[in-house]
Order: sequence, then C-alpha cells, then structure tokens
Amino acid sequence: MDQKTTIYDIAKKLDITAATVSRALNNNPKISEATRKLVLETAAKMNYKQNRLAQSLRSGKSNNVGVIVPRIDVNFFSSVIRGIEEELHPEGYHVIICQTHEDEKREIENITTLMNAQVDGILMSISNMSKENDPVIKHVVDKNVPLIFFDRKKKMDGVSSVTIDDFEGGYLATKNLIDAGCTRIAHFSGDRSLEIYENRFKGYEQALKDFGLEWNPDYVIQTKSNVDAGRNAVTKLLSLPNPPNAIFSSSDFAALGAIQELKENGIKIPEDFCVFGFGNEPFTRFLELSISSVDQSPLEMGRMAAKVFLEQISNTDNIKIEKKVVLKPELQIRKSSTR
Amino acid sequence: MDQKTTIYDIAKKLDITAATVSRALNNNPKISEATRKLVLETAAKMNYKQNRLAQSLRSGKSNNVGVIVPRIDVNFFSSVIRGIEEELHPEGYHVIICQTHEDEKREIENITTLMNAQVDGILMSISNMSKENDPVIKHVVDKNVPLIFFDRKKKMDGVSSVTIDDFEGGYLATKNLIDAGCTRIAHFSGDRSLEIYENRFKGYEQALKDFGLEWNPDYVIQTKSNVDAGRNAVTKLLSLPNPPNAIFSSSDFAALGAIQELKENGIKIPEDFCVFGFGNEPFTRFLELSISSVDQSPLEMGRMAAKVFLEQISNTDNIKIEKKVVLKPELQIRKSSTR
DNA sequence: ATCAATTATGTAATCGATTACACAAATCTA
DNA sequence: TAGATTTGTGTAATCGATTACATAATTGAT
Repeated sequence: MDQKTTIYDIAKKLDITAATVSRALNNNPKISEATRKLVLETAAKMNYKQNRLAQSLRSGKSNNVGVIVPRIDVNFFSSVIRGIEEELHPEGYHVIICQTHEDEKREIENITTLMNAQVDGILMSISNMSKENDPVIKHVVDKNVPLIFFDRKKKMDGVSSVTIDDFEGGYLATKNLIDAGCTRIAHFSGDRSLEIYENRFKGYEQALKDFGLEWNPDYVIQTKSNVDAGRNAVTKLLSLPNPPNAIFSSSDFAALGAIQELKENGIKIPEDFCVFGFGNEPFTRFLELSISSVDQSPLEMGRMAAKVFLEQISNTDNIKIEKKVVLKPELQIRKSSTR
Repeated sequence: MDQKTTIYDIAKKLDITAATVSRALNNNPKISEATRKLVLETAAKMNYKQNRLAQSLRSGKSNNVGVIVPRIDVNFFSSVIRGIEEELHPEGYHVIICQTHEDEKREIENITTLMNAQVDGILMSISNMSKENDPVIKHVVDKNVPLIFFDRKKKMDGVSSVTIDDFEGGYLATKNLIDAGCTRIAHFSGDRSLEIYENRFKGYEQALKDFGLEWNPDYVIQTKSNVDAGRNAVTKLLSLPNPPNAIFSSSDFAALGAIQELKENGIKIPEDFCVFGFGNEPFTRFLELSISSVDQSPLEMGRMAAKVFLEQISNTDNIKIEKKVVLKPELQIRKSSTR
C-alpha cells in the first residue's frame, strides 16, 4: 500500500487528462459540474493527497517559513515560536525551526540551508553582531525573501523587525526601584554590543539621571544570563566600599542568582535590598519571593513578527517594505521590589 | 537581483548540458577533473544555490521531519524538540513543528498536512486516545513514513515509541515519600486514559502495596496540570476525616499549587507534609522550597526519538520495524521531600 | 592498424502539479 | 442555417534536479 495516487492516476481511471483533474481539484470555474464532482469523488475514493513539493516547485512558494533562535528550550523563544506558529498555521504555512546556540557559523549555515529549502520567509533573533553574516543576510534580501528580526536585531536595509522598547523597559524597571526607595541601584547588563542590552542600560542610566541618583561605574556589571553569573556579580558588588541596595538585572536568571547570594549573606529582600529582573520567565512568578520583571510579551512578539511577514509576502508591488514594530514592555511588579 | 541561478544557467554559460553540471556538483566520478573544477568555480561565481524542492521532488525525500506536540511553550516539549533538532540537524534534516493544543481535530489536520508536505517522518506526542485518529495514523504507516511516539503513546502496529518508565517513576517517587516516613500518601493523577498517567498511578499503588501502606480511594484525585488544580485538590484532601501527610503529584504545577495551599493552611513542608512532583520543570529547582520531582530527561528523549527515526529511515529492507525504547526516570530529590 | 575497453558527455524521461494556448462541441444570434 | 460565442478539455511546456541509456572520443591491446 505504498503507492501514491497522483492526478495522473485519477486521470487514467476517468479517461480524461491530468490537466482536467488539476482544474477540477482547484475549483477552476471552467470545469463542468459533472466532471468536477466525478473527479472529487474519485480522488476521495483513491485516497488522493496532493504533493505539496510538486506544487511548491511549480509555484515557487514552499509554504514554509524558517525561524532561527539561539535555542528553543528557553521559555522566551518557545513562546515567540508559539505565537508565530499560531498566526501562520491558519494561513497554511509550516514553521521550520533552527537553533544557533549563539554560534555565528551555525547562524549563517541555518540561513543558507533555509534559503536552499526555498522557505518563503525567515524570522530570526540574531545572535551575532559581527559583519560575517552580512553577505548572507543581504542575499536573503536580494532574493526578495522577507526577513524579520525579532527581539534581537541588527540594522540592515530591507529587514523588518519586531522588538520591545528595551530602553523604556530599563527605564521603568529602574524607576520602580527608585519609587520603592532604593538609592544605590546597580545594573547587570548583557553583551552591550547587542542593542537590547545597550538599550536596557541606557534606560537605566536615564532613569538615574532623571531622578537625580548618582551613577557609579562600579555598579554596572556585565553578566551572562544564568544563576551563577548573578551570584558572582553580587559577590563583587558586596565587596565594594559602598555597596548598592538594589539591582536592575537584564536577566531573570542572573536576578535569581543575585537573590540567592544576597539571602545567604543575610540581606533581607525587599526590606534591605530590591531586585528587578527582565524577561518575566515563568519561574519568577512561582517563587515564594516572586521576582519583579519586565515582561516582553513573547507571544505577542511572535504574532506580530508573523503578521509583518504576511504583510510583506502579500506585497505584490516591487517596493521593499521595511517595517519596525516596537512593543511596549510591561512591568510585572512582585515581591522582590515591593515594600 | 531576484534571478535564481539554476544548473541550466551554468550549463549555458559553459556550453555543456545540465546533466554534466549536475554530475559535477554531485561529485559523480565519471566527470573529468577539469570539468568539475570549472563547474564548481562557475557555480560559485554565479552564486548558485541548489533548489531542494526540485531535488526533493525527484528523490521523494524532503529532508523534513514533522514534530507534533500539544504546545511548544512547555519546557518539557521544547526540550524534547531541542533534542530532536540537535540530533537531526547534522544529518541534514529540518524540523517542522506543529501544535495541537490537545485538540484532536488539529492533531489529525497536522498529520495530514505534514504528509502532504512529504515529510520523511513524524515524531509526535499524541494527545488524544480516541479512535478518531486511527485511520490517519494508519495511513502514515501504510505509506512507510516512520512514525515515532514520544512520551505519550498509543498502541498501534508499526509505530515506534520512546517513553520513560512511568510506572517506575511513580514507584520510586512514592517509595521516596515512604522512606521519608510518610504514611498516608495521596496521589494527583492526570487523565488516566493516557498510559502515562495510568502507569504513574500503578507505580504509586504498587509501592504502597509493597510497603504495606493503606490504599485509600479518597486519596487519589484527578487534577489538571496547573497550579490552581493543585490548590483545589489539596483543599479536598484537607477536608477528609483522616487527611494524608504526603502527595505524589503527576504534575509539577499541581504540586506547586498543593504546596502553596498547604503553606497557607499552616502546614509545614517537609516537616509535617512531603510533596513529590513529576516532570522536573525548571521552576521546581529554583524555588526556595525546591520540589522533588521525577526527571523525564526530555533532551535524551528527543535525541532517542530522532535516533529511532534515523534507524528506521535507513532501513532499506521492507521489514517494518517497531521499536519501543523505555528510558529510566531519575529522581531529583529536593527539599519538599527531605527530612 | 583494428577492435575492444574505458572515459566523458549528451539525450531525454522523470518526479507531480499547474496553466497558457489550442481546439472541438454546444449554444446562441440574426 | 451560417457564423459568432461560449463552454469544457486536451496538448504541451514549465518548475529544477537527477539518472538510465546512448554515444562520441580517447586509450589500450594485439
């Protein structure tokens, strides 16, 4: 039972041509009702399934889009993907996922193989700011394949993006800490060659300035996004002559590490020290000492990225669209910064 | 710059035929060194990219596999997918993801569209035990497309599966509670028409029997996998004339809800009451009162499912393979069950 | 120098579906 | 009823790559 039924098989059986079968199946108005019915019935009887590869080859549209993320098992990214899938599924698109593990080589390789696979668009969160991938990205744009950056982007001609306002997120989080009465606010930053981290930092800085707080370079530490990095950073901060009494962390994981280390040093949260995270990872809500965090609405971000893609693909004029969507971040204020 | 370079373009430029170009690109040994070099150079110069759709149509292999999960933004599933992707990427396969939201209609629809897209295999965690999807699944098997169930499975001819030993997981978790001195152990079960929940339940039951503890039907409650369901279930348990002093929950989320509700009732964990979860969701580790849980090694499960697929696809004989892999669960014993 | 074997390349069919163009039959017009 | 329309199908090319088979060119054997 491994045979595949093709339109030719149906045609042979009914003694008509494949062209007629194709037209009948596609509800072409030029086909008589009788023939159409006959074809549809026979197709059903023979368990005909259309071969989308053949269709795609002919039409030049694969109905697949590629999504590239650093790794899929991070809640933020899987939520974005969920949003993308839910938006594109009703439109008949399939989502192909690729992981880069923040490795530039893989990033380039993924883009290339997706292009070879003839995807109709690529949605990606770029992980590397070097110039290495520029030619590959340019190739995508030149081929008129919609490319949309989400969360992490890079300025490039012809590339759309959906991001959140990281500056505002940083600003609001810092302001919340100030409002809570914190006076010496430290900041855990990520790699600041990435816009997102740079912007969160700038928002932090601006809030300090606006509310007349001192800016201390020793208070800004670059950390990885994990628990241990947060612990280490806190250790450094506590050894300062004048340690801070709050942290705005660009990473929820680092924020958690910070809290753990602070507690072990007998520091009370939020009484003596407040912490604000970024990302609104699920665990921040589940903790007994729940962590305040900036929500990036990943679901919404994914949906929006998908919408931008759809808009772009339906653009028949040869005008290059370049759309920049910036979502508003929302604060989730929890125990770690409430007193 | 939207033109695509095909082998015909290369052929024309070099005044040879497309066949020769194809052979040169595929390192066919019948091609002279000179021609091969010339073709490769020209291809590079013209920025030739192979069109995998055309290749796939010809070969009948799309190099895509479909992965169907209830939803991607649950850590367990995204980790499985990560494992699958990492195992299949080096083999040149792309992973297409589909979500069902536990809806049977979508499940059937996803299988169908994946088949139409000519995927080379389908890996899925089945969410519905009704007979509705049987014909569709049978169709996959009949077409000789490898189908592999992971985590949640259904007994079907020709379908392989990768699961963990849920019975042993349930048994060991319950035993751990008994070892901790708990005497009246309740159980939160999921929908027991799903094998995984039935088996966890059976393991629980067996452990009680083996260690001579009473089995109380009031102690077994079917809950959904979320925090509120856990809270409600605890409320019920506490209203019993002889309430339990431990819970083995089939869900980490329900376990968390249980703990929250217990605490609010002034019950001390683990001193007065122990809790064991299932799934080892990331948050169980991050809580201050960390939750013991049964680890399902999702990464390993994904890797293994991918390996079974690869094995099956390389099976040239027409023998149907049906492989059942059962992974050993591993206990993560944490504070919620340690005294 | 003749025939066989080897090597490199061309020819054309194939994978399955779509569609511009051609054409026959049915229907309509005057 | 001749000629013009309309309607429904067929013919054949196309999408891009692969490959069985055919054939030309070269090398080797005797």
